[in-house]
Amino acid sequence: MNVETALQRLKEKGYKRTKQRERMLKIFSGQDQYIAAKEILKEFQGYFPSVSYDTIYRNLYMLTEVDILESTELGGEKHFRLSCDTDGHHHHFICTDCGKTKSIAFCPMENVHENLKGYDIENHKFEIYGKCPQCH
Amino acid sequence: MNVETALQRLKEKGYKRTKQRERMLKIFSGQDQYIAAKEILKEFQGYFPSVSYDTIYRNLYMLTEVDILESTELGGEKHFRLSCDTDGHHHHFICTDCGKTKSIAFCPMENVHENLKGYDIENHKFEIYGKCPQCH
DNA sequence: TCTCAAGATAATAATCATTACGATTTAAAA
DNA sequence: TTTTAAATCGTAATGATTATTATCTTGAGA
Repeated sequence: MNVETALQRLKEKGYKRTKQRERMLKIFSGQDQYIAAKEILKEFQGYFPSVSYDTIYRNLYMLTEVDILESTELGGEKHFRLSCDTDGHHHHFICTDCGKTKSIAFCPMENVHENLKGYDIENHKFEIYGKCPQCH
Repeated sequence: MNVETALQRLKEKGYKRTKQRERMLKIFSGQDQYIAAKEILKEFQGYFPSVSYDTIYRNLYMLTEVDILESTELGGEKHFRLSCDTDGHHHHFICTDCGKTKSIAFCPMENVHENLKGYDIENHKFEIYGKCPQCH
């Protein structure tokens, strides 16, 4: 997803367009990797020296809520990346060195439904961790 | 895995048999669900009122290290359960209500290797979340 | 059985990510 | 421009986890 689309979606949902949100989206754009709240803080230093974590977390969660970002838990920290919802449902290989991701088209859920009759499936997580070719 | 097997493995690895470790294993035994450190603390209150988190975390990690426990991250907290290594490699459905788990024999990794040539795969996570038949 | 050193535990404090909240500022609608 | 709800800032609190150090326990050998 690009910044323009994201800003438009924000407007549709009734959220205000703030410098912080624009900057946050710029940080995410073009990066196919998950980043954590503290990295946003670091990037913000030059622009909003007095930004608070409250602003960062509130916006990260809000942006996730409206499907502009997607999130996962890596090493005990929540990480975020721009949603790649245009590509349809998919999963990621995540490099444990540089954090870059690669899409995996395959979703294992179709293979397990028959084993889970009577279970109410709400969500699932399929992630592969390792070293990407550049870090390997 | 049962308590006896676990205690034997502990001994083989050169770890001492302590009341706390026995109690910890008893807590885990017979429960096919993931539990967090604080729940161990709660269970310990009656036996070791002055137990510290240090003891709990050190042992949880040590027991995981020697493959007596297996761990996962749920909602920002590390959770542990007795290893079911006798059943071979598998994944879990995890009830978001009661925490109980159900084994899923299927592993999606065989389906994705061809898409990850040049990548060094270290690990993977496949978990399904929802409500089990009892909680549904 | 008794001794003792390595290993464990307890008590406490520190760290780190995350969340909360009153005061102040700002975006954008009227 | 004025208004006002929303957003941000500054700061503090919370909760999980890790670190430190002093004290105690286990288990192997005398």
